[in-house]
Amino acid sequence: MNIITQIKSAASIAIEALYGIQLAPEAILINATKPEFTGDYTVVLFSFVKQLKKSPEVLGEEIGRKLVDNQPDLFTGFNVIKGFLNLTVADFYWRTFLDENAGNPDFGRLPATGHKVMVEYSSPNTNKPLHLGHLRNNFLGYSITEILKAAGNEVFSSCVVNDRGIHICKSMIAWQLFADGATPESTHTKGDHFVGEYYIKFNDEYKRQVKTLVDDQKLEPELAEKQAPIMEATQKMLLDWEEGKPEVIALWKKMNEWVYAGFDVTYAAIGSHFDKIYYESNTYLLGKDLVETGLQKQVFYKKEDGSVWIDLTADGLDEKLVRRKDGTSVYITQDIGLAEQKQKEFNIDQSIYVVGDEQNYHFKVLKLICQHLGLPSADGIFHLSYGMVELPSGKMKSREGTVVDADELIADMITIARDKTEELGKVQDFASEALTALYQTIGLGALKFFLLRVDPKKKMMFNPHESIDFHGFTGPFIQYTHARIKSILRKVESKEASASALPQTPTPTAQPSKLLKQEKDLLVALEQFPATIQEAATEQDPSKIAIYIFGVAKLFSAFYADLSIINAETPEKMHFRTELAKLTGRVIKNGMQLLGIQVPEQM
RNA sequence: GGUCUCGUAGUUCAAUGGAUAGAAUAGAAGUUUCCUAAACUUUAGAUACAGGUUCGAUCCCUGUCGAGACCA
Repeated sequence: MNIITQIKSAASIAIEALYGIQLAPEAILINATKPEFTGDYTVVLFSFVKQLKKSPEVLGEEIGRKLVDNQPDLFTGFNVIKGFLNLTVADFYWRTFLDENAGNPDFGRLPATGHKVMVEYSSPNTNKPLHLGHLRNNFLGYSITEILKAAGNEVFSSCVVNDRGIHICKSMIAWQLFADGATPESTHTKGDHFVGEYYIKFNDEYKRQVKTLVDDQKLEPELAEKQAPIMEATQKMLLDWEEGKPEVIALWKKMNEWVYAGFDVTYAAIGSHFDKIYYESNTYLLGKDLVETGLQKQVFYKKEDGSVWIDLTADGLDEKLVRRKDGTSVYITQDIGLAEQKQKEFNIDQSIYVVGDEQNYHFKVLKLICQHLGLPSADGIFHLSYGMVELPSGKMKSREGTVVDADELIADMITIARDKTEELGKVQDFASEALTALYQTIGLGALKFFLLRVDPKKKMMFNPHESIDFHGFTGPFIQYTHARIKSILRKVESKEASASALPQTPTPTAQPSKLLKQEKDLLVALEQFPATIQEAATEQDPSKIAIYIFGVAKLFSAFYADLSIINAETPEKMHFRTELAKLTGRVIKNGMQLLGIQVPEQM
C-alpha cells in the first residue's frame, strides 16, 4: 500500500475517532506538500469543513495531533496553514521502503488484473512510406501496450494494414505506366519509398491530365477529374482487383511485398511489434452478416431505396449509413465486423484503437453501433485519440511535399546523436558496434521522448530545426542520468571488491542518520512509481510516465551534485546512498522501457 | 450551417475545483583541485476577453474573439 493510500485511510480513521463521522478514504484529498512549506504530504481540509462543522484550522490541529499520536512511526510532525494540514512522514517509512524495494527488479509493476486488452495501432497504408504522424502513433501504441502490461493486464498488440482500395491502385497504375520494370532492387530504393514515388507520379500525371481536359476541351473541373484517362484506368483496376483478375492480383501482391519489406526495416528501427496483423484485403467483407443481424434486431432499418441505416439521434448524433443501396458495405461495417472478430479471437475485455483525432466521430459511432448490436466487447471499445503533429508551416500535407519522412527523421536523429556525442568526447573506449548502438539509442530516445512527453489528446508542434534538443526535458538527459548512476555503481562495486580482500571488520550497526533533503525528495518520488504507472494506464497517457521519470532524473541530478556516494561520510551512508542510486536507476530504466526507450550503461 | 476540440511565460509543454499557476528552452548571473558540466545553483517572465457558480476557478456554466477537426 503506497503512502498516499495509507494517509487517506489513517485520516479517515482519525476523523471517525474524533467526530464519529465516516468518510470514505477515497473522498479525502491528499497532495504533495509544496516545497515552500514543511512536510511531505498535505491533507486538504476544505471539503469536509461543512460536514464536520469546524473551522479548517481547528480540524487541522485536531486531526494532525490524532495522526501523530496514533502512528508515531509513520507521522513525525504536522503543521496547519489555512485549510491545509501538512504531514511529515517518518524517515523510518522511507528507509523501510528502500530496503524492501532496492532488490526488486520489477519495482513498479502492478499485480495481475486478469483483464485482456487489445491495442491496435500503426495501421499504415501500403501506398506510401511512414511519416512523422505515424511515428507519434507507433510510439503511443507501443508505449500504451507496455504501460497496460505493467499495470497487470494481458495485452495483445495488433495492426490493421490498409492494403486495398483505390489508393493502392493508383500506385499500381503509375508503376505500370512509368516504371519500365524498375524495382526497389534495381533502383536501390527502400520498398515503401519506391512505391510511394509512384503514388506521387500518379498524382502528378493525374493533375496534368485534368488540367489538359479543362484547358483544351473546356470540361468542368469535376467532370475532368472523373474522365481523366489515368483515373478511369485506376477505377477499372479496382474492379479487376475485386474480381480477382490474376495479373492485377499478382502486381498488387508484388508491390505490397515491396512495401512490407520497407516497413519491416522501419518497424525494426523503432521497435514496433505486433502480436496480430490484420489485412483489410481479408477483413473488408466482415460485418456483412452483422447488417442482417442488426435488421432482425431492428437496430438498423431499410430505406425505400434499399440502403440500410442506423438512427443515432437519440444518442445526440445523426443517422448513419451501414450498407449502400447496391449492397456494398461502408467503412464502418468492416470495423464492426473486425471488432467482433477481435473479441472472438482473443476474448478481450477491452479494445483500444490508437487513431488520430480526426476520427473521433467515427469511433463514437462505431462504439454506439456495437453497443446497440449488443456485441460483448462493445463497452470496452476505447478510442485513444491523439492530436496531429503540426509543423511551423502548418499541417503536414503529402500533396504539398511538407511531410516529414519517418526514415529520414530517424536517420537525422542518429546523426545528431553521433555528432553531439563525438563533440563531448567521452566514448573513446567504445567498440565501433557499441557506438553505433549508442547513437541509435540516443537519437531514437530523443525522438520518442519528444513525441511522448505531451498529452496524446493534444495536437503538438514539431519544428525540425529546433524541437530536438538533448538538454533539459529530453530523453538524452534521462539517459545520461542513468549512465551516471551505472558509472557510480560500477565504482562502488570495484571499491567493495577491493575492500573485501582485506580482513573484514564487523561494521557496528550505527543509528541511521536523519535523511537529508536531497535523499528524502528522491525517495518520495521513487515511491510514486507504481502509482504513476496506474495513473498512466487508467488515463492511457504515456506523458504521465515521461513527466514523472524526468522529475526523478532531475532529483537525482540535484542529489548527485550535492552529496557524494563513494566518499560518503560513513559506510552506513555510502550503503544507503548506493541502494538509493540503484533503485533510482531501476525506476529510470523500467520507466523508460514503458516509453519504448532504452537507456545506456555509459554515454 | 451543425457537432466537437483547443487558446497558459518569447517558444515548446505541465497543473484530479485547492496554497504564491509548475517545467524545459531561449535571456541574465554563477558553479569543475571532489562519483561523467548531455549536469547543478540563482534570476526575470504567462492563464485570449467579458460575465456567472463557489469559501476558493487555468479547470465548471454563458457569451465574444481566435485556431483546428469532423459531419454534410
